[in-house]
Amino acid sequence: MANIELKELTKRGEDYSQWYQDLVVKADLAENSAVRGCMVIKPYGYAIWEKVQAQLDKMFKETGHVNAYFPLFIPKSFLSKEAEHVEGFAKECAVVTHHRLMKDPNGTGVVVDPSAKLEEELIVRPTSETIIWNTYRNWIRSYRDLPLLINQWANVVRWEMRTRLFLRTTEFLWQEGHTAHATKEEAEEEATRMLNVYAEFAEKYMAMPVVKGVKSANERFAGALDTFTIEALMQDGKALQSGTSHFLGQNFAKAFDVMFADKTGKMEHVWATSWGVSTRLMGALIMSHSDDNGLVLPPQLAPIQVVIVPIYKNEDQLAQITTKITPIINELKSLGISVKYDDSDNKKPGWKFAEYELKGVPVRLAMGGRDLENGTVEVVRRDTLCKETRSIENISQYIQDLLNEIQQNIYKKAFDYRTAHTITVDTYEEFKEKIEEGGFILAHWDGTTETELKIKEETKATIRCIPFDGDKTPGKCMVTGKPSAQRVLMARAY
RNA sequence: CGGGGUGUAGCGCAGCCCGGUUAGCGCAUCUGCUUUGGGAGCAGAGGGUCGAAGGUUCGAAUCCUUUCACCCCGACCA
Repeated sequence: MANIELKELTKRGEDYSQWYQDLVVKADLAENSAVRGCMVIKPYGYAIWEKVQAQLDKMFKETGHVNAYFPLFIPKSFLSKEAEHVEGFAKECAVVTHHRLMKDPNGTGVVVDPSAKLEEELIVRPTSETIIWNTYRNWIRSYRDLPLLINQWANVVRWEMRTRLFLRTTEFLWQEGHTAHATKEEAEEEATRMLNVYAEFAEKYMAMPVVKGVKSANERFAGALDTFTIEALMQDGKALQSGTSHFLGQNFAKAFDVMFADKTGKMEHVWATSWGVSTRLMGALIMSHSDDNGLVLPPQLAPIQVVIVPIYKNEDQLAQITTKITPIINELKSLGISVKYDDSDNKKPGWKFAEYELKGVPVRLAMGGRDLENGTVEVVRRDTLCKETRSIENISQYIQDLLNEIQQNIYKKAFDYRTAHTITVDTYEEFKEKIEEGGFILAHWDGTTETELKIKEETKATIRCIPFDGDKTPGKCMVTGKPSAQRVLMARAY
């Protein structure tokens, strides 16, 4: 049958990168747009993103944050106020130079009207620290105005050389938190708190284990004193930075002259953090769990948690099945489970089975003539593809439990994969050999940027982070033999 | 920015080297009948500025020139 090939995925083992791209497109998550490097997020993909947003937003609010919105455009002069910051982003900024088009005097199209040149160019935000800190200057007067805990959901633009759907696009969606504090300690606590929020979200909702840690100086955010990160391991053995939280010190307060009067009336610069996760999380989600049959979604983030497929020979039988299944649908919904009953008659059951597997729906129920006679339903779980036929007695409760089990199982699978692909090495020779196999490598490093760059140059591996948890035994750098305070996490990364 | 590739129906492609009826195939769509427990079958129908602009020619999807766009692999980055 020719159309079997229609949605056939490239196998992970054959070409992981191609598998990923196929999956994103065929599962209807996103597609490339007419604009270079920019994607269209399709309704199914966006529905997942909305679930990500909803949960994170809830967690931000529970930790005391409120949402606001700042402009898309940043005056060029703002960006240059913090030296390291502009250094870090200058090469990838989209710049608005004019505000009007006109009919092409020599042709049929439109051209930029040269008389509409802007006095000062506007930068399409690559991140909003500068415009936000320029605004905070007017909002902060006294210690009573602090802490200021604001988040925004927005799009940003970074003109990257090479893009990949969700993992790196020219425009992407994200949230960026920007907080202001009276003391260094408070700001550091905030940065850590938000990193923990990200880690909790990744592990509990995305079912994706992460390593929390601090970035090396070389990998730090432009303008930060410290960058904290959560690092995840994808199924091809590459690391993916999945969220970052920055302790910005007083850099931006000084650059934008944001001061407050403390309790004694003394003027001080405020302390800052910023933190963000992006639609890149979608890429992380896809690559953490999915298989050669398609997407595998954690129940917590699946737009459709249960799909029900009736198998019928005629209208009458469909009506009987619908009658039988309706109370179950209602029960599931009352348990807060999202259900889709697919009784469309233009696709056969087999087609639907394959389609919902491709889309990663965690649980599928099928009911046909046999089930009608026996009072049963077929239950298939997406993570293991195991099938069983069960009585419809208490089926709703069973499914609710099953969803929880799937959530835990895919976390465990990802966790076990990571454990199996995290190794410790002590010599640079061994490191060079093992890095070819992918995975996380824990090794000693002397703490210098020179050594880090040498490793990157020679092996394409980077220091993902200096982990917070785990073995803190000192040792000797695998490259230089100099003292090392603890092992660092290394990998090739996206 | 370097290397490679692709633009032909909604999607996926063939045709191009070697110019020549009305540009073809699969999927999808629409109609009808039969089907429905793992991507249905038969019959019929609709759907094209062949990426764009110039040129060569009696004649261009095909040859030449220019150009635009997108994708993939690197270097840079979340």
